[in-house]
Amino acid sequence: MLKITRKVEYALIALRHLQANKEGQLSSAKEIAETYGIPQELLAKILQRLAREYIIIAVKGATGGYKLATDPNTINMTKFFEIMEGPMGIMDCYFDSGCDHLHGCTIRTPINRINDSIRSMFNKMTLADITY
Amino acid sequence: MLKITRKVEYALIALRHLQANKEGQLSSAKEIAETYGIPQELLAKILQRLAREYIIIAVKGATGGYKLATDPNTINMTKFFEIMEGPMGIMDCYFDSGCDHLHGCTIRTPINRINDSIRSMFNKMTLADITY
DNA sequence: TTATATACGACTAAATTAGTCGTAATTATT
DNA sequence: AATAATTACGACTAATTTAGTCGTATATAA
Repeated sequence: MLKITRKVEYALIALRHLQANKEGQLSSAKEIAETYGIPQELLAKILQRLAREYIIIAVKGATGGYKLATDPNTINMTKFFEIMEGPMGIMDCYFDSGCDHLHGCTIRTPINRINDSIRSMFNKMTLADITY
Repeated sequence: MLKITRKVEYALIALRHLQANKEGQLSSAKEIAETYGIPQELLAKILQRLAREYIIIAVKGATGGYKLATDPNTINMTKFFEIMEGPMGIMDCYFDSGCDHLHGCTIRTPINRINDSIRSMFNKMTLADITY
């Protein structure tokens, strides 16, 4: 549990890179991938997803690239993780979707308790807390 | 990230079951597995590990089984997770062991910051918080 | 027209997690 | 003494998830 995935790792690296850019300056997927030794195609897909979710803005065309869309302070980590990895958590514990331990699950409440703790912790953190 | 594994899930279910037992009463792996519909061999291995780490006590032989070794209040969740899944976390982020993003990892500190938050959260929780 | 971008879905490869099996040792019961 | 039920444990296979690649389309500056 609690292992960060590369998707998240690469996203954080890229976001931090974009933050370091001057207002309006673009960075391409290729540039970022090469800088940090990340597989370019993979990073590209991650950036595309961040763009779809309005975390960053994509500019198409030959001199295109990406830049931050919003102040990182406005994006909390729960949202960020959910964008990257879908509904979060310890969370979609096997009891929610299609649990077949019906006969006597004594653990649902406890697990939800863990979930709530983590969720509220990440809700209080913004991307800025992480990437600055 | 943050998905609980079945190992942990099964361990929590088993521990909760043992907690409900009267002082000194034993439950076998088979009994617990059947009660909750858990694969018996898998649960057996989990219980064996908990026994090795002195979370529970194993009694061998025909009428053997397991019982709690200690007050669940004395076992914090960090320790529990580490017993079940090894060194914890977001944690053994790819930067620790054999990181090859040497050229400009801008993310180590941020990730450690997440780690510390989670770790300290789980350090404050005991097994009893979860399983009661 | 060309080169360099983003966009996106389908596919393959690698790693992790889940589960099974075989075999040994222990002990209460008969 | 034999049997049945148990813990102990390592090796193995199967399933799932994560990581990474590839092909193709579209946009745009030069």
